[in-house]
Amino acid sequence: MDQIIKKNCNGTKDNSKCLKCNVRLIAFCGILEDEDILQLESISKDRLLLKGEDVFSQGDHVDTFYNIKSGSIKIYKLSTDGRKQIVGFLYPGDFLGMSSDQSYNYTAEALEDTRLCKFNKIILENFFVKFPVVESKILDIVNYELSVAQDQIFLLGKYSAKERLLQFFLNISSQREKLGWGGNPIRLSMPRADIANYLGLTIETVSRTISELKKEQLIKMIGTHDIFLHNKNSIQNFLSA
Amino acid sequence: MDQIIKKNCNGTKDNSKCLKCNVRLIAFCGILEDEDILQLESISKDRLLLKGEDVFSQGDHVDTFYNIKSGSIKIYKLSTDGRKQIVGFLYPGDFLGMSSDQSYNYTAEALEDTRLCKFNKIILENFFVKFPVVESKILDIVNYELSVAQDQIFLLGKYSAKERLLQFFLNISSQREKLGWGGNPIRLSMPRADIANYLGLTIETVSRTISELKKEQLIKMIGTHDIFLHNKNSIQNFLSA
DNA sequence: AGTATTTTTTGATTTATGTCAATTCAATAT
DNA sequence: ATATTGAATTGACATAAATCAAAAAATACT
Repeated sequence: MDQIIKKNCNGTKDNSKCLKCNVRLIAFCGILEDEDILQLESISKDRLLLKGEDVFSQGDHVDTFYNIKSGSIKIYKLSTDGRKQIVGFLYPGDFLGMSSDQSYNYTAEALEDTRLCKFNKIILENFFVKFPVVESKILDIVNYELSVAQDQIFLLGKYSAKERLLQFFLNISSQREKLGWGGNPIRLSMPRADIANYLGLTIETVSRTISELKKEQLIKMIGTHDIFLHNKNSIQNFLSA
Repeated sequence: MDQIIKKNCNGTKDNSKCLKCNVRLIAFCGILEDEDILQLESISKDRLLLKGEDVFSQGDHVDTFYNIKSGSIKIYKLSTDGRKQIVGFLYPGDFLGMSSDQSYNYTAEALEDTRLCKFNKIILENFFVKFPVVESKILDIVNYELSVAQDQIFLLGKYSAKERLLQFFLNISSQREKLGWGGNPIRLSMPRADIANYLGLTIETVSRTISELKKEQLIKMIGTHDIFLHNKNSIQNFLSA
């Protein structure tokens, strides 16, 4: 077991990727001290995905877990009759690939060129035995993802088109702040079709609603994919009105 | 630590609640062997809730986890402006109360008289240290809840009123089968208002849609709260059409 | 750069579901 | 058993968002 972990542990304080990784503090690995993260590094590999490539597909056998280092990913489910529903967007620091099942229950696709850190499922689960704090951290993360999913259920069940868009923009904004990037303006790394799908709307409604928000001076578009939120407080107030 | 766990461990193979508990096999505690579950029993207490009572409220400090022994519970979120969205119904064997946060992020209310098994958060977390398999089991459960929530996002984003109701009925049916009860007919332990809220519809639409399903001979009502599903396969086919 | 192709926006119309209102039914208490 | 209350159903109408269609803008290709 220790041998497996240390097998290709060539990380020293100098050439370690993990020690200088810029998502470490917001990712699950941030729970580990410098000495311990070198052991985690020895069981991780890098993977680069080009825009549009799948990390894994719904139904594939679960053998790998991932952490996003840069880029962004959409995760979606397909029904037997071919309908598609995007259930989330993931950003640097996010963990993906866990399932209560033997197979992934959604497809994960890169929205732009994306760098991942990957772990063999069995090996990472063995790592949990040595570092139980990592499993606890992941339990925390999955609980957080559950609360995010429940917020999305609220949005789909109770919010109007305008509210859905504004909430979506605020979510991206706080995501960016968590990463230490500016929370304003925000960048939409996905096309309108993906925004519409995620929010339970059509492309046309998304486009029309964005136009209204521009007229009402709540937002300003910079090109088609960057948005300046004129007054985050008034947007927040609108959502709780 | 061992002392805390064993303090009030009066369980023997004869008077143990856990050993003869009828939800043990489908609950998180089912992962433990007979000898070990007696230690879990010593840190658990019972709680009886009457219909309409809250287990806990959104915003309360998280200090207790629960397992449902009998009855049923709805969990819902409130927005600052008072809108309410039911995000799930829970049944015997289900675990509730975990949060990635310091406070519960939903309110849990009994739909009928309900018996719970309760655990102090800190004490159960200490128990995880001695029995890591329990924490792994709970991680599994939370991952399952996440996939259920994602299925609900799909339903709200892509299903018509009729599809939502049929899917809801099938879900209750398989829930009952998991408990070893009959999967048909099913019992709706919640009023129409709760069904409507959960499915992102109004009471009137739920009522009208149920009437249509009756006309189409897909279901038969037995009173107002029990439903016989005439042909589960054809319902399943309708949903994938 | 200029053309082709995809993405986004805007317009006209339809529709599924919501809203408002009244009735019927079921549960509980007197 | 009957009255009372709340829950569920049904009906008439309104509306937010979908659909169908076309134009404009952005992106990719030669």
